[in-house]
Parts: sequence; structure tokens; C-alpha cells
Amino acid sequence: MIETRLSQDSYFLIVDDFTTSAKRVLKRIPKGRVASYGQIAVLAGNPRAARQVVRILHSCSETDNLPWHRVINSQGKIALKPGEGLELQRALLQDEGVLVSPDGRIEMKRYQWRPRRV
DNA sequence: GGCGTGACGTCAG
DNA sequence: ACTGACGCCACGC
Repeated sequence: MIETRLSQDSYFLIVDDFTTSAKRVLKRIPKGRVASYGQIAVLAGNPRAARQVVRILHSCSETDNLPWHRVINSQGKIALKPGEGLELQRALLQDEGVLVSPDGRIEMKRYQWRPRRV
């Protein structure tokens, strides 16, 4: 994402980093919908940075109030393991009306977020 | 600058 | 459907 800013007679190009873009994308995932790590990476401008999305969720979910529970893997499954967050993520999604099987499967066809514009 | 870190994605078998 | 290997890469040391 590139923003231009005009300041008197000079201008800057502000190119924000992947992390900033990704956070912006993450915050746009609506309640009751899910997105994959790769999808976030694509929308944030770097299709191959899915793993970076993981990092961001690790480090910033709390401080930046990110909806980490709305992110699952491309197979439509919760990536966290039982005892390591799967149950919590599942509960949070169910609270929003997303149906999740006991082992973490989600019907992507039904629940995947499909933004019209980036 | 190099290196380890991943809640990934994709493909082969 | 599952498993392992491999590619990928921004970020913080």
C-alpha cells in the first residue's frame, strides 16, 4: 500500500510495511466470517508472506486488538492444536455464529470473507 | 548483514 | 484423507 502526502511544496511517498498493511486487513474481517493466512497476505500485498501473518498474530493480537480467531488455514481448519488454543478459537467463532466441527473444520464456502475491494 | 522463527501453502506419494 | 518435504519471507536479534 502506497500513500502520497502533500506538504507545502514537497511530497513524500509513504510505503508502509507488510505488517502495517496486514493489520489493517485483519481489522476488516467482519464478525462471523473467516479468512485464511494466505488470504490476508494477498490482501496485504504479498501473496507469499502467509507466515508473516502468523508472526503478527503472535506478537500483536492482544496489543492491537486483532481478531485472531477469524484466521484459519487454507484448508478451512483451525491451525491451533487441541489444548493450545483450538477450543478457545472454536468457542469465539461459535459465539459469532460460525459453525465449527469438534476437530476445527469450517465450511469455507459458507463463511469465508470475500471483500469486494482491497 | 546473517540467522532463527513460525497458528503457512502446495505438491508428491 | 494424511504425511513429509520444500519453498517462502518479514522481522527481531
